[in-house]
Amino acid sequence: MRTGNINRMQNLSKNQQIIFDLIDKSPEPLKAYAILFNVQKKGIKAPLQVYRALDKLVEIGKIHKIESRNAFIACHNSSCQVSKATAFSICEICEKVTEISSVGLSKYLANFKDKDGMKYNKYNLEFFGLCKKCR
Amino acid sequence: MRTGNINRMQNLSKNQQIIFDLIDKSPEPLKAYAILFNVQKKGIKAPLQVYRALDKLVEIGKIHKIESRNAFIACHNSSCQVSKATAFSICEICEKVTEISSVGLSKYLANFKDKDGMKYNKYNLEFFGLCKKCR
DNA sequence: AACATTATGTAATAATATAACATTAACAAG
DNA sequence: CTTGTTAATGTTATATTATTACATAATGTT
Ligand SMILES: [Zn+2]
Ligand SMILES: [Zn+2]
Ligand SMILES: [Zn+2]
Ligand SMILES: [Zn+2]
Repeated sequence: MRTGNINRMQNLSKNQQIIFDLIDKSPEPLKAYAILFNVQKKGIKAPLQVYRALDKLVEIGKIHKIESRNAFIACHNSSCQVSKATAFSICEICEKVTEISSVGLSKYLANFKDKDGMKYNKYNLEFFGLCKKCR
Repeated sequence: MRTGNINRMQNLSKNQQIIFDLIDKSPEPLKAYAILFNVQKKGIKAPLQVYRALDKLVEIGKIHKIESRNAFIACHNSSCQVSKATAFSICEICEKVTEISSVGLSKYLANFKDKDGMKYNKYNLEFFGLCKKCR
C-alpha cells in the first residue's frame, strides 16, 4: 500500500473533516440542513457541499445514514468492517439512536439466505421502540 | 368486534383504494409523486391527498415504505402481522424489491436483545445485493 | 339529531436532495 | 517539473419529497 492511499484513508478533506467533527460530537443524529446551518460560519455555504461530504463519509464508513429519519450519525465501531452492514435502535419518543454492534446479529444477517439461497453482505436494520429513559 | 371496526378493517376509502390498487398492481415500488401523476385523472390532484392515503395504508399494513428509496410497495404477506416487522431485498442495479417473509428471520429479530436486554417488535430490514437477473 | 371521528379538498410552503458547470487541489507517472 | 488524472470545491439553479394550515364533507356512534 502506497503513501497516497494511506493518506486518503486517514485524512479527510477540509469540508469532510468539518462535517465529520460536527456529526461526531453531536449526541443525536443530524440532518443535512441542520449541518449546513452549523457550518456556514466555517465557509460551507451550499447544500451540495454538505451532501458531497456526507456521501463520502458514508462511503468510507465514518458516518451512517439513518434512513427512516434522513439523518446522520458517526460510526463508533472503530474497526468498522460494518459500514455496509448496519443496525440501529431508534427511540420513537425521544428519537435517540444507538448503533448496535452485535457479533451474533451481524453473523446471523450475513449468513441469512433468502428463498433463492441468496446471501447479502450489505444491509441496514432499524429497530424501533422506547429507550431506557422513555419507557 | 363491532361492525364499524370490521368495515374500517375491510373497506378502504375512495382515495385509499385508488392508490392501493395502483401500488398493488405495480411490479416495482412507486414513489409518491409518480403515484400522484398516475391518479390525477381520477381526481386526486394534490400531494397531500397522496401522502394521507399512503400514511393510512402503511399504518394498516397494506403497503410498506422502502425507506432507502422513498418508495412504496404492496404487502403480499396477506396475513400481515408483520406490518411493523418488515424485511426486503433490494437489487442495487435494477432496483427490484422483494419482501422477505422468513419465519426464521422474523423470529430471530423479534427475539433479538440489545446490550440492555431490550427487545423490539418493530423493525425494518433492507438487504442490498444483486437480483437473479442482474448477477 | 347530536356528537365524534375519519376522510377530503386546496393552497402554500418546508425540507430533502441533485443537476450542471466552472475551478482548484492532490497526486501519480514519466 | 510538467503532464495527465482523479478527487474535491464553489456556485447557481432546480428537482424531489413531505408537511402546515385551514375549510369542508362523509362516516360512524350514541
Ligand atoms: Zn458503524
Ligand atoms: Zn427515548
Ligand atoms: Zn408485508
Ligand atoms: Zn436486478
